[in-house]
Amino acid sequence: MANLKYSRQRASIKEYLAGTVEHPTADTVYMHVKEEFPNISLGTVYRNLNLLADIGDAVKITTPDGGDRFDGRTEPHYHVVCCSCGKVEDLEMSSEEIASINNAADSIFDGKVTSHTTLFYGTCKDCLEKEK
Amino acid sequence: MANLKYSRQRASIKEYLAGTVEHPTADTVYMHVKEEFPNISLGTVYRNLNLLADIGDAVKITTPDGGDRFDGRTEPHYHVVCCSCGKVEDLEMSSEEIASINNAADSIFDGKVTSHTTLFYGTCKDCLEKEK
DNA sequence: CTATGTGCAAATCCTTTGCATCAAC
DNA sequence: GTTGATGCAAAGGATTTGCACATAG
Repeated sequence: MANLKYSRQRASIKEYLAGTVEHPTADTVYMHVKEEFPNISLGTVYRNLNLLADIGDAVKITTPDGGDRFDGRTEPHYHVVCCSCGKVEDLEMSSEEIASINNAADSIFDGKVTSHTTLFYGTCKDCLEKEK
Repeated sequence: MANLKYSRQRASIKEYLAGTVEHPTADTVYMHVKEEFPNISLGTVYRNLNLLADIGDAVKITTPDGGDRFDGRTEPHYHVVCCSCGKVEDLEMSSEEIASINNAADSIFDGKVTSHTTLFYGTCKDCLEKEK
């Protein structure tokens, strides 16, 4: 288990994640944090995003297309990817419901199920309106 | 919409997918199909796997680590990734239950939800026994 | 004959890593 | 002063793509 040492860069990344409802890619995080730390490198952003995800201060969302996305909200929750614009939004499903899906899976599976990730696909409100 | 033309290579890929319960990576598919077509290229395997996924004759399983995996079973179903050995197994959850999760999400989301993918994490039977 | 598929290799995208230097403790 | 963090650039792995040739229809 590694000993953590404070770093301004990591603090800034964490703060940015906490203050956005977007679900930015590593590159997007990089561009934003760069405003405060012009010399920060993409490698540092990746290292910190992975570190934050490892210690539970962020969530990595694996998506089929393009790069992974990161989320500062750490309680279990779901996401919807808009198939038209690619935006990722939170889906407010109750934690009870999420837990019950885990339990259902565990009771069916011949082994142990401890967690799951779900990614919904659809169309966001904005894109639905544009289609009209 | 492109016109499909028969190809022995594609048929072989499809046949291999249909006959295995593994959830092979593109590379694994490549190595197997290579036994029948020693000159087949990885590019062709990728092109066909994506094509099969597009027309609904295969499913691409996006995983957080390593490459994506492919599945010849096309009815909606879930998967469990073993955190110890990395194996991917089917989870026999009923299609009603899967559909109800979709509906639940659609009723909550401010937009339209049409489908979802879920990946469960846990430990498979074999690895559970080894731990003892 | 024409359109699609193939094999090959190069290119691309995203992410990780090695290393010298810098900052935290 | 020791250890972890950074910046840079190079390496890495998975996947896609451009192109000339082969093959299905």
